[in-house]
Amino acid sequence: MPHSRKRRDQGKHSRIRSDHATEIAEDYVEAIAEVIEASGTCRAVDLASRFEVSHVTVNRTIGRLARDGWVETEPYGPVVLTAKGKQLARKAAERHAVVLKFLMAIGVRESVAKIDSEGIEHHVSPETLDAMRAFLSEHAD
Amino acid sequence: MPHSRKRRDQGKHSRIRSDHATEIAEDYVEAIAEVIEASGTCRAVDLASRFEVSHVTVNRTIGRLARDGWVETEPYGPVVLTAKGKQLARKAAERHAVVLKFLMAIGVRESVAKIDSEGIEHHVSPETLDAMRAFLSEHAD
DNA sequence: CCTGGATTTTAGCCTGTGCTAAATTTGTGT
DNA sequence: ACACAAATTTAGCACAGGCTAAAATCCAGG
Repeated sequence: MPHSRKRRDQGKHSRIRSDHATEIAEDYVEAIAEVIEASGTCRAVDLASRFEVSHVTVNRTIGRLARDGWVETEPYGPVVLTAKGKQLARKAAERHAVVLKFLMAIGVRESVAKIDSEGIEHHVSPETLDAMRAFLSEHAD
Repeated sequence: MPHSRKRRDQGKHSRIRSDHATEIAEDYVEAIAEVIEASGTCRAVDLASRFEVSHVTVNRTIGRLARDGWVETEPYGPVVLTAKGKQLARKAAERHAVVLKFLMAIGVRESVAKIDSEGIEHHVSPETLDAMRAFLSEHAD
């Protein structure tokens, strides 16, 4: 989508496009980490039901994530996170948690805050995240 | 992207997909309204430079917006908003303004808040927007 | 009026992200 | 050991949204 901030890349794919790819990567690695945490391994079907998309779509997305170095997988095998993938998952989960807590702190109901935080988290810069953290520690009553 | 909330549509395009289309519609109608406000009319090139995408891409996006009833345009003519488009533009601009002011109110620098608010605005539910408004009126010092 | 620059349209290409249907593989239970 | 169910892969389709290059159109200045 537009709202690009960064200038247009010389090559094939603009920054805009790869912004979006990063969002998907974050959503997936975060989910993968949670599924592994909860059940030991993560299979494509787990992600398909989580995201409510077809397992075929998940399969191809996982292929792209593997291509980009976020996950590793073998044919018919489960999905595991690379070191880089684990790091992104941690970062995404932490940011997600801060945004969720922050929204609730300003009075948004949990059910709504959960939904909104999922959309918002990808667009929160480090500086804004710090501002949210600061707010939370000030209002830690 | 995933994080869909709504269930998978039976038909061709999932809700996920149309979420994304709505974001683009919001970005475009908001920009179109601003350009018209500033210079009287809005042409494809104006949007191309604003979004830093090619004019060809803008052209086709405008076609989709026209198809969906947000704008009207004639061959080689400028882009105008429909009533529905104007309404969306107003709503988007107002929401954008609230998010921007809110981020600055919690201590984010304006330059950063401008960028983040553009990404965040599309994911702010009415309830969260109300919470932001409430915060702003409380801290109106 | 007519030519040249700006703009828009057309044609054609690519990747991403959604789907269904069908083929393949895996692994479990009797 | 084998058959069956579950899972994955393959094949094939659609549309959105990026791009460039080239054709068409529009409009102003000379």
